Amino acid sequence: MVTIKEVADYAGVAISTVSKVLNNYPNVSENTKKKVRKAIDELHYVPNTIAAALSSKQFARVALIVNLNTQTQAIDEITMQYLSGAINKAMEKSIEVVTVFYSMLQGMTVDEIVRYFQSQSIFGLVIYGLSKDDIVFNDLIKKGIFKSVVVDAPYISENTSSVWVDNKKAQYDVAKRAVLDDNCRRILYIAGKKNGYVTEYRLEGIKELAEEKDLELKICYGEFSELEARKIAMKYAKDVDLIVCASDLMAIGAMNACIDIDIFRPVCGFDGITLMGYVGKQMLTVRQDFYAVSQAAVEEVCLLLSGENGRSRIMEHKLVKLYYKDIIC
Amino acid sequence: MVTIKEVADYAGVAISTVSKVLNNYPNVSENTKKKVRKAIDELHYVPNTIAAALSSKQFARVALIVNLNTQTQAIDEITMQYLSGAINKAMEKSIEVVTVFYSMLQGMTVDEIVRYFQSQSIFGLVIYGLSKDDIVFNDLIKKGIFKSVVVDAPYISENTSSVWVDNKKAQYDVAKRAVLDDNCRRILYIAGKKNGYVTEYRLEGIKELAEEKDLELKICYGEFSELEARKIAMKYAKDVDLIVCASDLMAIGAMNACIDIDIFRPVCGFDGITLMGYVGKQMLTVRQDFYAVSQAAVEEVCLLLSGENGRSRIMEHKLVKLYYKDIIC
DNA sequence: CTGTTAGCGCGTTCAA
DNA sequence: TTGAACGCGCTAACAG
Repeated sequence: MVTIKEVADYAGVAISTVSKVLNNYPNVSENTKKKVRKAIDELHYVPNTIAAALSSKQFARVALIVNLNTQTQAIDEITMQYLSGAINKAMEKSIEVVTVFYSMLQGMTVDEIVRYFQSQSIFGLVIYGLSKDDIVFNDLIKKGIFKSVVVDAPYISENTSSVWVDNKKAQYDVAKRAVLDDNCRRILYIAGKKNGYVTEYRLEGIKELAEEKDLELKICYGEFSELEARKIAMKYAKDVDLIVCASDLMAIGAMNACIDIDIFRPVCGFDGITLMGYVGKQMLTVRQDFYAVSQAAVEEVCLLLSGENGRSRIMEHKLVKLYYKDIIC
Repeated sequence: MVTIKEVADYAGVAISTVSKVLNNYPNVSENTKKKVRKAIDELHYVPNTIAAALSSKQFARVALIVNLNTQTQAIDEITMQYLSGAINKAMEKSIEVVTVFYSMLQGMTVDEIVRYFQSQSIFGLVIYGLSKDDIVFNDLIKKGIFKSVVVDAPYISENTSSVWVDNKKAQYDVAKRAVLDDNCRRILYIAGKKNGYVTEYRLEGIKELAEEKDLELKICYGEFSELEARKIAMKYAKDVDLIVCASDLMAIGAMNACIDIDIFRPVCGFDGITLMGYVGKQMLTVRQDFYAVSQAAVEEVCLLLSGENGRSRIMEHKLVKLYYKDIIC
């Protein structure tokens, strides 16, 4: 690996001069700039990220904290979209990201996590799929040691930003569409995890619709589990005209339950995962753009890290607009 | 962030002494060890990876090079399994991995890729889903600049190792089972990508079976595409007793084709992805353990990097044994 | 067994 | 406008 020193020697200048043209400092004559660039080019010089990091304390990496859903691997698609959005954006911004699974951090205290991250020069966090129950992580975020961006959860402060789709509106819209399509009146709503953030917003959406249209609303918590949703549907499907679920997977479970007990009820999902295309049933769903959300999150964390989040940005939710299409499977 | 110097001062020893106990060097008295550990503990000291890396040129990161299959997101599951296996193993071995998508490297020359990796202190590669067509990467591996481990492709040299499941045997076994189950004689085999490595091995497996049982074998290349497999099945399904596919996705395509043209043929897949559980059809398939394979791959790359691959290891394929179960969906 | 010293590759003053 | 010199936090000889 060719070092900055070799470049300097080759170009006949000092190391610091090379460094300056590398980092676009002012006060370098065009002439020497040219010389240095030529040397860099001919020597195929590539600056050593590690060394640069050590020297200028500017360096910061961000951890992408995701869930590895071992039970319901259908969710892999979402995580994968998140990861690829983030990683690609990171490359574009030339910052470093490391992906971390919640499971890797399980059992650690907040302090231990802090130290673990710091030792890795991780100063920024993008947190996906956080739930209210996750005390350690909620503490971690609140501590403000790291610049964190939380996806789909409401955290805003000097060190924290939040990127989300408008879950309430999305749930409202898709359910409304379903209600109108079939002229339904009694709805079974299978919500997500009891203490999830998105769960709450989506719930608000369906409630608003119910109120507005004067619908009868039965609410159950399906914990985002296909099986749970199935059980719930088994029990209540016959008493309603429409089943609205807070996730596609639950929608599939509910739909299968209906088939089993041999009744037909329109079912409506949420997320728009590819799996929906394979179950051979017609279902309305909200297609989310996880990739774009994740890109926005990384963009946010960059902002936070660069310290450009002056007072002006505080309390200003970063709202990524919802991208969705109705899809019919 | 507390530094090694502070620890040294606090413990009343020299910096190098702290470093020694940190890295488990011999020749440090139990007494001073204790003092140092105490200091480390009380100061919450965490060594700075970056600095350690720069200093000891020992440091090496490994890139996990994966495919982001934008068309067939069902494949995300496989990639995700690969990633999680690798990342978890990496944590266990406390080495650093960075995930890289092929798409990020597209259009780069071998040289550019080399420099890109080197600038990031990446000296090890784990390459997933490589195909023969991928000239740049095949060149990259052959150059031997990086220690690489290739999953499911035959590369063995001083700097390269390969981790794979026995695709031939797996294909043979599952097809044999299918043949016996229904007493079939004429087989349509829908193979994978024409220049894929696994494609070839699986093909060998089915050919061996055909020869052994004196079966009639029609071979087509489905390019691992559901649609392609569907087309092929449309055309040839009626002339055979059994359809064997080199991937689950293709099996689903083939199965759907049969349904469309209203004939029944047993279909047999490969991979054992979760999606198979959602299509509501009975299918035999080989369940692979991508997680374990990936763990083994990282283990291998560690070996290569640590230079313990003396001559003795050359030409010794690392064969991860096949884990599979017949699953009926 | 312990401490001193010299780098690792680079960013960044501060003189010149 | 340039370059010498110092330091980032740590490892690795080498002396003592």
